[in-house]
Amino acid sequence: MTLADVARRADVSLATASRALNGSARVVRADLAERVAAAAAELGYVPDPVAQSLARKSSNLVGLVVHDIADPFFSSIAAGAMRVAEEKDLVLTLGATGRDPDRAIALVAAMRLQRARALVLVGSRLTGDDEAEERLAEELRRFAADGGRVCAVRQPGLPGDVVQPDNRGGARQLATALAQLGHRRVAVLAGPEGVATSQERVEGFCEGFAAAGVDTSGVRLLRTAFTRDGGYAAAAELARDPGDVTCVFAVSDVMAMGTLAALRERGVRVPEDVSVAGFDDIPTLRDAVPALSTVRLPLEEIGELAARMALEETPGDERLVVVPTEVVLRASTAPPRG
Amino acid sequence: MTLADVARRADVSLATASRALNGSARVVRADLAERVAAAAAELGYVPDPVAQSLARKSSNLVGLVVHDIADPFFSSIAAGAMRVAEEKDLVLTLGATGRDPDRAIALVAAMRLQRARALVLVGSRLTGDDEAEERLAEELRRFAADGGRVCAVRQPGLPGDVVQPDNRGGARQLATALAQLGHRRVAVLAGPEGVATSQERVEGFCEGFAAAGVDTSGVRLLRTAFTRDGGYAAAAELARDPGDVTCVFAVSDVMAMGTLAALRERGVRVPEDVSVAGFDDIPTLRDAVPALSTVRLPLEEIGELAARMALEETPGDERLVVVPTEVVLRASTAPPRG
DNA sequence: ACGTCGTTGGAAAGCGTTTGCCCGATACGG
DNA sequence: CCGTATCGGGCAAACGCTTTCCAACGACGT
Repeated sequence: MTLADVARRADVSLATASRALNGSARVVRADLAERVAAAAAELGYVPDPVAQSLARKSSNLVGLVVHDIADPFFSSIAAGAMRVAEEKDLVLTLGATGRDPDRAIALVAAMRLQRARALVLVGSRLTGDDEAEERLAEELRRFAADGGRVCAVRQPGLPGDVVQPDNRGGARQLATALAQLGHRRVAVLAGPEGVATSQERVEGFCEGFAAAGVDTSGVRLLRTAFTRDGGYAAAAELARDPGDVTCVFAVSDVMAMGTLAALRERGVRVPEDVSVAGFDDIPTLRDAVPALSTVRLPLEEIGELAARMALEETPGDERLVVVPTEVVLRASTAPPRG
Repeated sequence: MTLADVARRADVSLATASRALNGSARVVRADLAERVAAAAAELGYVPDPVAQSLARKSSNLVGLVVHDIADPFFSSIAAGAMRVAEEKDLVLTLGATGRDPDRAIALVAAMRLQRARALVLVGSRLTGDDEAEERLAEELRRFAADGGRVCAVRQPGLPGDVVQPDNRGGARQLATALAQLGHRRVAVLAGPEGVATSQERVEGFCEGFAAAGVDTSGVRLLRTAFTRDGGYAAAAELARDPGDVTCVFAVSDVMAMGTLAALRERGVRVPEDVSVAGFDDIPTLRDAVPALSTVRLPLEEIGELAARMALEETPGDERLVVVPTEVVLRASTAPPRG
């Protein structure tokens, strides 16, 4: 079952057997190659990936680093990435950071030691922590120096390719659509200050309002956790003092779910009393009631694209692909009453 | 950065350095051990996991095989498994079968070649395909023969430990609760014939009804795909000819979501016109409207438990842990009307 | 004082590949 | 007909670690 067995059986040297089987630069005479192939087939030879990893300096692993795999946002992306890994006969390794930059760095380091061939890094950067960001960049450079390729699904700024969901643009379009419906005073439920994705969506939203000629003093910003419970809490607080808000924009679908729950519990009707919109268009949440207006992000495709970019033998420099978004208005939004 | 550097610096042999650093059976004199530790620290030495894998015949990888990582059922379990992998400084590799037994076999084989230390296999078996099941068992035996440990989250019958959600018991309890509410005629939306998990839940449900003294001829079985769309389609069909059904039991939460959607579109009110119950208690779906009555499965804990069992140095034979379930009645169920 | 045994360091043989290098053979130009 | 490329096979040296085996040494019993 080792290459030596195959070589012996085909009556060639180890070197020839190796070259015949993995088609190196060196050409092997046809008859020998055939003998080797036959021997390998008869013996049911399968190369040992660990030994190969050691000898070449690269493995058949591709790393995927996410914040939280139980979050449908990340698991959808993971599903896309996994498809291409399997298609290319690579093994996907998964790491979860729990939004801790240090964990991310440790995971990248681990992947480098495993000689992973490529790395897909998913998840918003924390803008506050420039020092950690620099350490992460440093670790990624090390990874790249060892021959690994990197693609991040997040904001640009790190070494490697980037797939960037058009958070800003999507939020801008959403704001436009909402303004068109007649909304002027909206509460934006954002994540914590440092979460770049949240920040972009907030800014895009304001831009969209401004572009639509709406006074952005009408947007009321509430910061909370970037989770379902965060959305719930913020909405609960908002309900206590709603002011003249006619619409709530939660910067992610999971937050929007919390928002809907909180409003429902308090007897606030959506969309009659207030409209609600989210962001991401998580597939699992498509059956929410009322159906959530949101900005669609093709998550699986994003994962697929990122994996492909990370695995592509790139000739030149770092690429940036902005993934377009699409606003989908469903039942959770309506013109403000009155 | 190699062990040789450390050995040289500590002025000991390679063997001693290795023994000092990973505490083998052989004892290293204290002063030497200290010198090695110091040298390693000064040099920032980190062992090469690939070389270690080759030399020992076991790696720091632990494999996780699921049907579909985008499905919250599996991603929740994955999250639990990942926690313990990280806790033990192991790298988790992820594979998706897409419910194809051959893919599962191929993934196990791949994990064996990677010398994965343990394997967690999640997902219902296909009862129809005994031949594929036997091939999978064979592959698992090979895996175990190479020193890998296996824990399956599924029906018993495969080599290795088993964590088995109490599908039958949970469904039985659910049936009891539903019967107590007054339901006598219920439609059970099941997965395809061969899916064991679905089958168990169906059978448990019938048992529960019988135990409650309800005539099980009152349960109407509809087979469909084990997905959200399957639940939707089956519910649509049911709505066309509802008979005197007062309650629908969809054998999984995602199917129940499809069911709710189909009923809603047709103006059937839940729970006023008909009650709906699911199974799993997927966290992401907790905000469904109406809140779904279901059978709670502690998914993350299951993943954690399975990973722990797979990683434990087991003294004896194969263990079977049945994970208890708990029925939670929420807003989607009510007594049948009049 | 001598044999025996337990302890511990070190040399070296793996683990299963890939690949640099040498060398013979064949082809080709002069 | 000889010299020089060119092609392609094989030997052996990596890759970075673990572990077996041997030898040295001190302790201990008699």
